Amino acid sequence: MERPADDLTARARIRDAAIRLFGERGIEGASIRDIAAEAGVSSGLVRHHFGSKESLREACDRYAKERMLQIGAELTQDHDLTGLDPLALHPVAFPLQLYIVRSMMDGSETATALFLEGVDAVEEWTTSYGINPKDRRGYAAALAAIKLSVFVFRDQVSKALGEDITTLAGYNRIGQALMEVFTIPLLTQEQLDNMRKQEK
Amino acid sequence: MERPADDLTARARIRDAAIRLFGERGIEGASIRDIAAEAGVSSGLVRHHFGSKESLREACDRYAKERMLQIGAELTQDHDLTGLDPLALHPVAFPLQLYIVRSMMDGSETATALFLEGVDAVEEWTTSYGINPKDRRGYAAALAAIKLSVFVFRDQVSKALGEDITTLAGYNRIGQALMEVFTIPLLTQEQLDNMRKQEK
DNA sequence: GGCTTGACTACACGATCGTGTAGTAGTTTG
DNA sequence: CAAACTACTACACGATCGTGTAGTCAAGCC
Repeated sequence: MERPADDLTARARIRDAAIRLFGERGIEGASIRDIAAEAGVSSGLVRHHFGSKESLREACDRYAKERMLQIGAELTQDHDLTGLDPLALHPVAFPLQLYIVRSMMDGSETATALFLEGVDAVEEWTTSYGINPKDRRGYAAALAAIKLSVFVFRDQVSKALGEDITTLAGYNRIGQALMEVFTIPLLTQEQLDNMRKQEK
Repeated sequence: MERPADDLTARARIRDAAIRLFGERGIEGASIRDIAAEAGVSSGLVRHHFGSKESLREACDRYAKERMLQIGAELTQDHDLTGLDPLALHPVAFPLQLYIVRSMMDGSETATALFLEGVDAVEEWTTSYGINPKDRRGYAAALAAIKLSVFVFRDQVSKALGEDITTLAGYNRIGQALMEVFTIPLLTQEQLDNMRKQEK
């Protein structure tokens, strides 16, 4: 259950506000004062608890990563990794995911580490599922990037579909479409081998 | 052939510098003064030519879109749309692509329009290639997002592979891996139908 | 010749940024 | 009870932001 904002400590409210605003506007786009106002505290308190903007960002990185793994662990029951991550629509995970992607694009090491762990997970999954690509690591990296792509371009995809994909209906639709991408082979193995030869 | 920076008009140099810095640091992260310095002119000249930062951004949007379509048209000869866009490695297109993705994430309408045109192109391509997904539009939107995903997460993918994918060798590797994603069916049509039923 | 026009620079403006300092209220500790 | 500590606010700082103003300089036109 989600607790109302009043039940959280000021420190937690600042951190949550920072993750939300950083995720929505980017790191440069969200000021300490914006974050303080969003959390309902003075800007000085942000500094008191986190020291500097960069430290606040690192704290957000750590928390987002930890919380994300935690939520992910809670719903691994029917996690088959082929399609969209069900995490993406989770009401708590959504702003976290948004923040992490922004943080990745700004070159955060913690966020990048989370991506690498995702690649590891996909790699293990291919083995246990008996999928044997020529380049297992490359395959896993491509799949990991693909899993994030629909989330990153959710506004653009929503516009293309005329349907908000952050709602359950829209999410199911793009999820199904993504499944089809993984179902319909666009190339035969033979074609792929021919392309490989050409590049040699 | 690429002309040296001195041959370009100051206006063009400012625009190119803006696209480069906006793309690398984000819109908020690049100041007028940074852009002016990068272009080797005074900050006042940026204002003289473009009026305001927002206008400069719109000019960059228009130019990047136009130039991108132009470059794309030049190398459509072996354009099969299944894999990575060969545009991504083009020395001129690379900073443009970077800028457009940033601009998309900041909600630019011009950049989003470019995405929608990409979806249209993929949609037409599926028809002419005899690919008939249940949800053609959704399928095309997913493919369009996927095509951008490896580019967006190029730093993370490079790190996962231990190889820079913006070099020719690394690009070929991730390109091949992406091909494999489109070649190996992760689900059978039957499995997909079953999943569809479950969500009803 | 004078006069306009456009490219360009120098500089100052108010706002906002991250940060620093000082201080208050409440609780804990000895 | 006093001292110490913690959570918190108010306010001022220098820097940097986008923008505004005034002016220089060269080219083109009458």
